[in-house]
Amino acid sequence: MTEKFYITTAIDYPNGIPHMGHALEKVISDAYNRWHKFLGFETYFVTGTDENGQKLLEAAKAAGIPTQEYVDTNSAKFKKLSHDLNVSNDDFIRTTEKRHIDVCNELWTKLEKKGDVYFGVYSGQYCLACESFYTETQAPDNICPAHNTTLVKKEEEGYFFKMSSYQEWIISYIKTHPTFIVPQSSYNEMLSRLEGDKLRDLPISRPNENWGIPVPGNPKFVMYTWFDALINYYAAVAHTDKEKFWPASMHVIGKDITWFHTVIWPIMLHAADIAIPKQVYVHGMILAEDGKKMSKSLGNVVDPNDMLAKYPLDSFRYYLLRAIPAQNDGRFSEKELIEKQNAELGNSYGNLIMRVLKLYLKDNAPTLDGTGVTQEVNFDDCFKKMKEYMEKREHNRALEVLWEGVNSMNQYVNIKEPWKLKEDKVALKQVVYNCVYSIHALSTLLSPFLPDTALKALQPLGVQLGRFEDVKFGTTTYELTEPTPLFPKIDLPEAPKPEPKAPKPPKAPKVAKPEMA
RNA sequence: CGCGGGAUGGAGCAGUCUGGUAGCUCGUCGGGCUCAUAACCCGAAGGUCAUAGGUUCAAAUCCUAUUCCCGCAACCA
Repeated sequence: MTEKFYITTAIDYPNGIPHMGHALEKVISDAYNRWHKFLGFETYFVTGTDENGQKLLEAAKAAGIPTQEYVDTNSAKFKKLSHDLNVSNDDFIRTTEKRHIDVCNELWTKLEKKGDVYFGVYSGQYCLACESFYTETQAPDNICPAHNTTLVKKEEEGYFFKMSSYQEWIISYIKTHPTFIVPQSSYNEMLSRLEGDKLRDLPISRPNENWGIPVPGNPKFVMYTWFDALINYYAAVAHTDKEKFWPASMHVIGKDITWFHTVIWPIMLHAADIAIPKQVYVHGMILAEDGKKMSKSLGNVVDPNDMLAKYPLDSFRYYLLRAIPAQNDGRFSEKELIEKQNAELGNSYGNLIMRVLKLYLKDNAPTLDGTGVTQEVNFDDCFKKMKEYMEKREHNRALEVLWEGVNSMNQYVNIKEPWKLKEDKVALKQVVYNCVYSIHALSTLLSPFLPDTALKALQPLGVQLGRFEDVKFGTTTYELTEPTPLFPKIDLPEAPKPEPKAPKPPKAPKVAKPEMA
C-alpha cells in the first residue's frame, strides 16, 4: 500500500484579483505535493474558491454585475493563476458547487441533531455602517474600529455552533499532536490563546439575502461563509473514490486564518466524528519591499500576473520558494528576484550544465557511458537533508541544501580542470561522467520545485526525469546534445543609482601612511 | 500593561529552544582559471549581535526593564 498525501490550499475569496500571497501559497503547496509524489506517495491536491460571502454580493452590486457572473469571472482568474504557475492541483473546488453544498448540509444536519448547532439569540455591540458585530476585544472602547462611530446594542436571531464544549478537547488534541500546527510560533500562539481565553459559541448563520448556502430546514438563513468554506476540504473528497485521502495531510494557509483552521475546523470535524487533518502549515506573509503589508490603499501591491509576464515562471517560483522564509514573513523584492535568478539559477546551476557539456562535446562523441568510471560525487546525503527539511516544512532550506550540491560541483570542475585533459580521454571521461551524473541527480532533486527547468536540464543529457532512486551512477549512459542557456541573464532595471559615484576616490593604501596634511 | 512577530557587518537572512572562537547569500576589494550565460574557484575587508542592567568562569543565546519597527480590527494570504 502506498502512503497517501492529501494537500490543500486555503480557498480564495474571489472578490478581487489574485495577489502575491495567493501565488506564494499555490507554489508552496505545489512544491509539497510534487515532493511527496516524487517520494512515491499517492497524492491528491485541491485548491479552489470561497464564493458564498456576503461581501461578494456587495462587490458584485458595486460592479453592477449579477452575483453569479461576478463570481464566475473572478473564480476563473484564480484558476488561471494556478494554471499559469504550473500548479499540479488535481481538483479545483468552488463552494457554489452542488457537491460542496451537499456535504455542508449533511454536516450541518448532523451537528444540529447532535445539539452542537442550535438556534438562539445573539446579543452584542453592532456597527450600523459595517453591518457587523464587534466583540469587546475588537472594540474595547465600544467604538467601531473601522468607522470610529459608537456601537449600538443589537440582538439578532441565528444559529450557533457549540464550540464552548470542546475547549478541553482541542487543547489536549493540540498538545498531543505537536506537529499539528507548524511553525512552532503559530503553535504556541494558538495554544496560549486557547489556554488564556474561554471559547465562546460561534454565530454561524446570516439572514438570507439570496446568496449563500441556505440553512437546512430554515431558508430564512444562510450559513456564515467561513463555516461552509472550511468544509470544502472534506467536501472535495467525501463520498467519492477520493475519500480514501481523508484526513488531509496538510492544509496550507496564511497567518490570518490560523484560528479557523487550527481550532474551529478541528472542533467541527471532531463534533461530527470525522477524522482530523494531520497538519496545518502556516506560511508567512509576503510584505512589500518597504516591509509593510501589501495593500491597495498603500499602493505597494505587486501583482503576480505582472511578475509572470516579466520573468520566467521558474525564476518566479524559485524566488518564492527560496527567498521567502518558510517559517516567517518575507518581503518581496523584484531586484532580489532578478539577482537570485541570475546568480543561483543562471550562474551556478545553468552555467554548470553549459560548461561541462560544451567542453566535452567540443571534440568527443556524444555518447557517454559509465564503464570504468569511479564515482567521486554523491548526492545521497543531499537528498537526505532535503527530505529532513521538507518534513520540517522548511522548503527554503531544502533548496539551500540543493544549491550546496550545485556549488560543490562547480568547485569540483575547477579542481579537476577538465579543459587540461584534452589528450587524456580516460581522465576526461572520468571527470565529465561525474559531472553529468551530478547534473542528472541535482536536476532530478530540483524537479518537485521547478518541474519545467528539470525537464529542460535533462534534455541535453538524453535521459528522462525519474525518481531520485533511479539515478544510478555508472549504469546510465548519456546521449549528450548541445545545451542552451536555461536562465539567460536578466538585466537589473536601471536603478536610479546614487550617481555621485564620480571619480572613484583614490584607493587609500591599506597600510595607512602617516597622517598627511 | 490586548495578543503576537521582529531588531545580527552596505542589503537580505541563519544562529537564540539545548550559553562556550559570530555564519550564509548578495554586494565591495584582491588573486586564480579560461571549459562556460563577462560565467567559475580561492582569499580579504567589514558587525560594541537595538539599549540598559542582571545571572554565569563564559551571554547574540537565559532573566528584568526600555526604545523602535511590523502584523492581528475597513480592500487584503
